[in-house]
Amino acid sequence: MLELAILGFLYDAPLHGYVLRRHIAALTGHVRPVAESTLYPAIKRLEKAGLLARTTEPGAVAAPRHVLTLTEEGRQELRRRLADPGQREITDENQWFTLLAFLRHLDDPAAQAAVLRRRLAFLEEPASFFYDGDRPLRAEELDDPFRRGVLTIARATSRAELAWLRDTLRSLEGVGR
Amino acid sequence: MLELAILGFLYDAPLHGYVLRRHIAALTGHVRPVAESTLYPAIKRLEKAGLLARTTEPGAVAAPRHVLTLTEEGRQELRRRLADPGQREITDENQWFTLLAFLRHLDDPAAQAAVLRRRLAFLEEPASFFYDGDRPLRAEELDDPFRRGVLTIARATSRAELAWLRDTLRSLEGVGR
DNA sequence: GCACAATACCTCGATGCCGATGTATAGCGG
DNA sequence: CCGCTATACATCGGCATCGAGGTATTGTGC
Repeated sequence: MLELAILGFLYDAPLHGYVLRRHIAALTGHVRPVAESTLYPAIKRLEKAGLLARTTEPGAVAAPRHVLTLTEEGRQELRRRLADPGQREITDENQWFTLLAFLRHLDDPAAQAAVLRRRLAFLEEPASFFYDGDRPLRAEELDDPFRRGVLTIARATSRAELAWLRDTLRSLEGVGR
Repeated sequence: MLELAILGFLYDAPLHGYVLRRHIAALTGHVRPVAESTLYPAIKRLEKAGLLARTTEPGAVAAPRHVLTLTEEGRQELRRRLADPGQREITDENQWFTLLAFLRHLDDPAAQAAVLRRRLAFLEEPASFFYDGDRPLRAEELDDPFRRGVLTIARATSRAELAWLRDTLRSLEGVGR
């Protein structure tokens, strides 16, 4: 998820670590902050893997900056990760949102639609958080107001997302003709 | 989050690892599956910390079962974690839902309300996923249909949760008088 | 003139999680 | 009677993440 965000932001323009950090904080920081000590090693990993290159520049106000640029392999890798995400990226809303934030970088509408369809399939399978044996429980069947809240909120999210997915899929398919 | 779920499920009744695993899979597994190799060490951690005790029983159909029971410290610890959650448990929907699933175990309505109010405060602070400098961007201002989706879905979730929070807080306060 | 915040990057140890793999038993279909 | 699945628990190496701490410079408030 973090690596996806790094690749995604750098796809648009070279950035140095500190700015990248602020971009990532804006994207996911309110929900799941990323520590500095996670970001810098992640950058190193991607550099070591040949996905990005760094050039040192004198710092504008402080220490010298390391400007990070995606290599061609890095650009390919982002497109690969967007087109063929792991199941966790599909099911976990946090990761899914990160993926959505960069899905436009996949320039084939059919490939974008394929990814959205995977999320659609996931949302369409019946699943609850609470069960009576194997039977998923509905909000109305729960006494516990907090568990009822979980289901109420999840249902609202699901409804909104399904509507958006179907809408967006329609317009993506419209592009292909 | 995993430890919270273990404590939460065992608070109601002693369970052995395998059943606990299925409970956890039902609760969060569709979004974020928990590996066996994560669960068993987690149980050991909690046992070592004196939060739960195990007694061996002959297996119903297979290997002997380890029935897990919360100790008094374990019960206290759950209540402590519910009453005073970390910021991540408040902000990350996955963790928040896990917390909500067991919040009823906190039997003081005022303490429950205090936790809900923390989530309320978090949801009320203006935050977006995308910014123009420091200004949060609204869905309507985005060209990218995928980013627009993120904001649309997040807004729907937020709306539903705010309504539920205010409702539930009202009825929790009603109890106190 | 001095503390402090912001910029800018880094290391280190601890820890939690994962995938792969192992061990054993019971039941079922072919 | 053989393989498969489900039950039931466990270990191990690898790795991502975190918090704490470190280094250095520039601008701001008092």
